Amino acid sequence: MPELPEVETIRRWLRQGRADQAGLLGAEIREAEVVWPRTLAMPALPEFRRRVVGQRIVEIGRRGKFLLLQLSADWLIFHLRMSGDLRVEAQKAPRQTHDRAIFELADGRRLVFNDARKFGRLWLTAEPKAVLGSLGPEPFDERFTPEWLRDGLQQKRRQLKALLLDQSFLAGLGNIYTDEALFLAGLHPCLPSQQVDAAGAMRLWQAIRQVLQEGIEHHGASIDWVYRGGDFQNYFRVYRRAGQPCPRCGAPIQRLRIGQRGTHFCPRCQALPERGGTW
DNA sequence: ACGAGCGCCTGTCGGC
DNA sequence: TGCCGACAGGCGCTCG
Repeated sequence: MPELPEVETIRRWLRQGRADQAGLLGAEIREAEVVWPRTLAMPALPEFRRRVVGQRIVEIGRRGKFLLLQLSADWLIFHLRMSGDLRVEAQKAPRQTHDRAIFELADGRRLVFNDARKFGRLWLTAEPKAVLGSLGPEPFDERFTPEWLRDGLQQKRRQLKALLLDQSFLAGLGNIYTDEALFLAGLHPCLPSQQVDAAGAMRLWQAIRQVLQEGIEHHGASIDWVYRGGDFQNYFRVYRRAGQPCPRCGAPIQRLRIGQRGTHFCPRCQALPERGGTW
C-alpha cells in the first residue's frame, strides 16, 4: 500500500511525534513480540529478541519504501508492502486485529506494526546494505538528475510503467504515483523507455518529483479501509478515475492492465507516438 | 533482458 | 441476504 510519500509521512510522525504523541528518538526497547512469525525476515526470533531488547532508537530514516530505525547497535527495518502500518500507543491500549509485531518501550509506550494482509516484513541487521543494496536512487537525491533518467531510459527496453515500478531502477514509486507522474509528463505507460527523448525525460523527471512532493504535502493518500490520515486521494488526476474526464482535456480516462497492475491514463494527453509513415 | 504468471494474505465491493 | 469473483498502494520467484 504505502509508497514513498506514505512511508515518509509515517517516518516524520514517528520521529517528530504528532499532536499529543511525542516522537520516538531516544526511546529504549524493553520487550519485543512477534505475533505473526513470517513478519520477521531476519534473524530468527530468539536472536531477534535477544538483540533488539535494550537498544535505543537513535534516528528514524527512510530509503525508498523502507522505513529505517537506527538503533544503538543495529538497524530495525520495516517494509509495509500493501497494508502495513505503524502506530505508537500507550501500553494499556488493547491489542488490535492484525497487530503483527509489538515493541514495548521503557517509557511505557508501545510501537506496533499492524498489517492486515501479512505481506509486510521487518529485519534486524547491523548491515542495512544487505536489505537495501539493490535499490535505485532516491527521487530527491542529487544522483537523480534529468540526465541520469534520460540515460537510464535509453539503456533499458521496457514499458515505462513497468520500469518505474522497478525499485532497482528508481526507489519509491508505486502504482499510484507512477500513473500520476506519467500523466503529468504526457507519456503513455506502454511506451518503450528507449523511445523517450530528452524533452520527455525532462518532463518525466519533473513530474516524478512533483507528484511525490504533492503526496508528501498531503500526508500521502488514504484509500479503501486502510486509512492513515492523508488526503492526496482527493487530488488524483488519473489513478482509479477510469471513465471520468481527464482534468486537462476532458477525454475519458482509460484503464489497462500492465504487469498485473491496474494502470490509468488519458488516451489523448498520453498518446503513443505515430509509428511514422513507413508506407 | 524482459514479460507473464503465480504465490503470499485479508478485506471490500459489485453483480447476480 | 448470501455467494462469488474481481480487485487492492508490493515484491520475490519461476519459466519461457
